[in-house]
Parts: sequence; structure tokens; C-alpha cells
Amino acid sequence: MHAIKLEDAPSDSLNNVDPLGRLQQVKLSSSVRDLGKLLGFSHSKIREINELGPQFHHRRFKTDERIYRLGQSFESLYVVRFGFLKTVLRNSEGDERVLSFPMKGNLLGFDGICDNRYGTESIALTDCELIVVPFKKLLTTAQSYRELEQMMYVAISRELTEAHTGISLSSSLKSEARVAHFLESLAKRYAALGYSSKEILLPMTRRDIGCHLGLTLETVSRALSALAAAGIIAVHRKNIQILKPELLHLFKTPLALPQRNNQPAGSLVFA
Amino acid sequence: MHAIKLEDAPSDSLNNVDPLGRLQQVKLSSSVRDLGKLLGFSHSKIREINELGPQFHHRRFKTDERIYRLGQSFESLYVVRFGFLKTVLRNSEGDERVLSFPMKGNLLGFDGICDNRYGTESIALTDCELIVVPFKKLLTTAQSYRELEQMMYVAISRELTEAHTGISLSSSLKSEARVAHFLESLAKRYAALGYSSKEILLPMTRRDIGCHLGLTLETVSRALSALAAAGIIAVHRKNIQILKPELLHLFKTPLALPQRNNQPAGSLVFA
DNA sequence: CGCGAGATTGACTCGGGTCAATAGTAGTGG
DNA sequence: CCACTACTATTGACCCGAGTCAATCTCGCG
Repeated sequence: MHAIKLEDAPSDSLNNVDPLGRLQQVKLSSSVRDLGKLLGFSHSKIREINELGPQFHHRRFKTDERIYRLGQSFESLYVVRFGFLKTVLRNSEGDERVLSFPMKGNLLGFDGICDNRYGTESIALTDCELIVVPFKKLLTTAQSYRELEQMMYVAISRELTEAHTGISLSSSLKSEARVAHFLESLAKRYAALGYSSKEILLPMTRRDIGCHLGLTLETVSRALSALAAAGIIAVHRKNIQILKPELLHLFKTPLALPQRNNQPAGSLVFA
Repeated sequence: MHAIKLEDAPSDSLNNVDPLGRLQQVKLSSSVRDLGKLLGFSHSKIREINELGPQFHHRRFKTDERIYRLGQSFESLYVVRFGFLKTVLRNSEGDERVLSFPMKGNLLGFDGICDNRYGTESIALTDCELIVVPFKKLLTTAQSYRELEQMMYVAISRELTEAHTGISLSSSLKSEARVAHFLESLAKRYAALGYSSKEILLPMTRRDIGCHLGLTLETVSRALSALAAAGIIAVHRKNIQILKPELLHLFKTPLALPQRNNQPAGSLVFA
């Protein structure tokens, strides 16, 4: 039933795991080209980059560790090499909102750029490894490595725009549609990383999903159950099988049925 | 009753209005220093910038004109010199979401950076004037004007982060709290521009506000009425007077009342 | 003056929040 | 190894807030 191993090592061989399978606090490093690849830039763009040049350290974090805290002074951007995280926005009253669930290739910490301190908090959902990109180093070394700076900014723009789109557009949808949309986008991201897009292991709790979508954990649970009852997915705790991706996609639309009669409609249409 | 004149010229003297008060389609230009000031960077940072250097053209738009369309190929960033606009995100089904209401000093169009075409649409709510910053020019001239490029990126980060925060945090609040929060942040922005923060003229419709906050226009209207009934604001169409800013702020919190009894509570607490 | 877009207000309905009870799962320590 | 515990998830019952539909009002503009 285990969908995928979330801690699966990336394809290259930079890992360092001790005999018990535990992650060690070793520091390894990545070149600008490694970063470019990880961030998903095209090969042509990356080939222009000199292989020699600045190196960026890696850092490992255990489950539930904080990468940085709200208000902490901003020093570095992070690129995920493996593992899963969440970034959280807190308001003064303490209730929180999950902005994103970064995974391999995603960028963290850019919300600190504008006022030199992090405006969010980032927490490891699984053991994970991040590449540390000190912002000052980025600005100074980029004199010679201009490509890097521009790559980073393009990546920032992409991250923010995507997060924006995701959160914003779903807000007008019903709970089931939001959850369906969430699963779909997660599946796409998994697929892009080479994981299965049919068998998904959710690294986050229902509460986290709720905080991300603007729903309560109960509603998320009910929505998953409803999608399961409709035969579109199968749910067993954090293991999700996507049985009918095309119906999942249909579910996103606000059910543009005539719906003038007294039919119950709603979630039973697919039952 | 007119709160402020939205078309008020900025304090410097770069405007060009014909004898009838109409805006002319003249092109004027701004230096890097002008841009820096407009974007709100500190004087010390700006003083380092050579006054000579690249110049950026201005462009005027009439009410309801589109600055750029969704899908259009990305060429320029825009900085608002005066006037009010809205940026809109549309999904495939056509329903829209208002992401932001840019005004003087705000930046537009950065969502096009990541895939070279605009992912949003930007529409003038009033006549307005924008400074055009061609992205290619930014990248190439920035060899010598590195400050400019970095300023722009900091500004982008700030815009996106703020928009993010605004939309995200309000989603857990009740409608009245959302509207109160919206008014408060608008008042702050007005104040920062030197306008009155007590007498506000909303440049957008109730529908726009609703699309921004994830509410319907009726709910926005009701929320405004409720705030008015509580004596916190006075509403006359698009003219809003903020009578008790501190209560407006209190309203933001989810009303942490004991509320165990059968008191009606809700919007009448302040009546 | 009359038209139409925008705004307000009311009545009704229902989706999702809240509270609560239960069950499944993982981790801990004797 | 198993029992205890704490966390996570599921499901039900209830109720309130906001969406929907609709009528009316106001204002600006031709």
C-alpha cells in the first residue's frame, strides 16, 4: 500500500546516509549548474554556465525542524533537494495559513527579501535536504554569475505566481472541488519529479491541507470521503490512489449543471 | 463630500494636462532615481545612483483601458505614477479574481517574468499614468545600473508578498472582518501617499472588492452597512469616512468573545 | 428626462464551521 | 512484546453565515 518512499534519494549520487539509514549532518555542495537543473531551467540555458564557480552548501533537517522562523533575520534562500516542507504565514492572533508545500526543486525564503527578515516560517514535514543560497553571496558573486541571479529571480517569480494562482482561484470553489484541485496539482508535481501520479502519499496532515485551502480539517476529510464514495479516488489515511484523473479534473469546475429541479445533485452525480 | 481627487497629480511637475484638464498622450520619461523614489526606497540608497543614465517612458491610460491582457507576450514591467488600477486573474472557466488594486508606487506585470507571457490582466480604474520598464532593457542596462535591477526585484518580492499576505490571512475571517481589514489596508496605503486616511474614495466597485476578498458584491454591501450601523464608518456610495479607526482594527479579529449564552452578539456589539 | 449600471436590502437555502464521539496509528517505555 | 498514550482521521448532529434570487433605489450620463 505504500505509494512511494518520500525520502527517496534524488537520482544523482550526492547523498550520504549512514548504515542505519539515518541522515547525517554532512555538508555537501552544489554548483550553479546543479542549482539550475534543480530549479528546472532548460538545458540550453544551463550549458552556458561554467561548471566551475561558486559552490553552495547543503543542509539537512529532520521532520518537524524549522528551517527559519518568522521574524528571523533574512540571510539565505533555500532550494529543496529532497524531502517535503510547508511554509506558514501567521497573523498576530496566531492562527496560521499554509502558503505552500515545497518539494524537490522548489525555492524557500524569498519572502524575506523585501524587508530583510522572514515573513513566514518554514517547517520540514519529512527529513529533507536543502541547498543554502546566501543572499549576499548571490548579489556579489553574481557579478560574474549573472545567470544565477536571474535564474533565482525567475524562480521566485514563478513560485509566488503559482502559489498565488492556486490559492486565489480555488477560493470561489466548493470544498470538494478545492480538495480535488489540490490533489490534482499535487499529482502533477509528483509526476514532474518522476514519482507516480496515481499513488500519492500525502506528507501533510488534514489540518495542513485545510489551512492551505481555507477549510477545516473535518471538511477536508469529508471531501476526501466524498471523492472516494464517487469512485474517483481511494483513501487510506495518507495514502491516496487516484483512480479517475479525468473526473478529478471535472470536479474542479463548479458543476455547471442546469439544476433547476429538486434533484439533490452535488456529490452524488458520480456515485 | 468628495473625499479626495483621485486624479491628483503627483507632487513633482512632470505632468502634462491640456487646458480642458484632459490627459494628453504625451510621453515623458523618468530616471532610475525617479523610479527608486516612486518605489519607496530610502534616500541613502537612491543618492548613490547616478542621475544620468537610462530613461523610462511614461504611458497614459484612460479609465477601463487594459494595460496588458492575459496571455499577451511579456515585455515590460510598469510602475504606477498616478491613478488606480486592478489586476485580475482569470481561470479557464472565465470567473475572475482581483489580485490587487495597484496605485502610485506599485509595480505591475511581474507575473509575466516566469514564462514570458502575462498570467494576469491589468485594467485602469481611473485615468492613470505608468512608467514603462522594458524587461530586456532592465537586464541589459543593469550591467551598469545594477541598483535598478535589484530595486525592481525587491519591489517585486514586496508586492507579491503583500498581496499574498492580504489574501491569505483574510480567508479565515468573517465577511465583515475581511471588509474592515480591506478598508484598513487601503487607508494605510492612502496615508502613505499623503492622501487622507479618514476620507476615502473607493475607485473600485463592490463587485471588484468582492472578487478581491472572495465574497459576493451583496455581502460586501451588507458588511459596509453593518460597519456603518456600528458607527465605525460612514458610507455613501464610493465615499467612505472612517470614523473610528481603532474599532476598525478590532473588527479584524474573529471576535474573541466568550459568547456562550444566547446573546445575539455579532455586529451589534458596537452599536 | 429616462435609461442603465451600481448599490442596497430582504427572504430563503444550504454548505461548511463547530462540537463531540469514536476509531485507527505510531511512538514510548516498562 | 505489549500496554499506554497522544496524535490523526473519520463521521454524525446541529446551526450560522454567506450565496442566491429578486425587488427597489440612487446616481450619472446621454
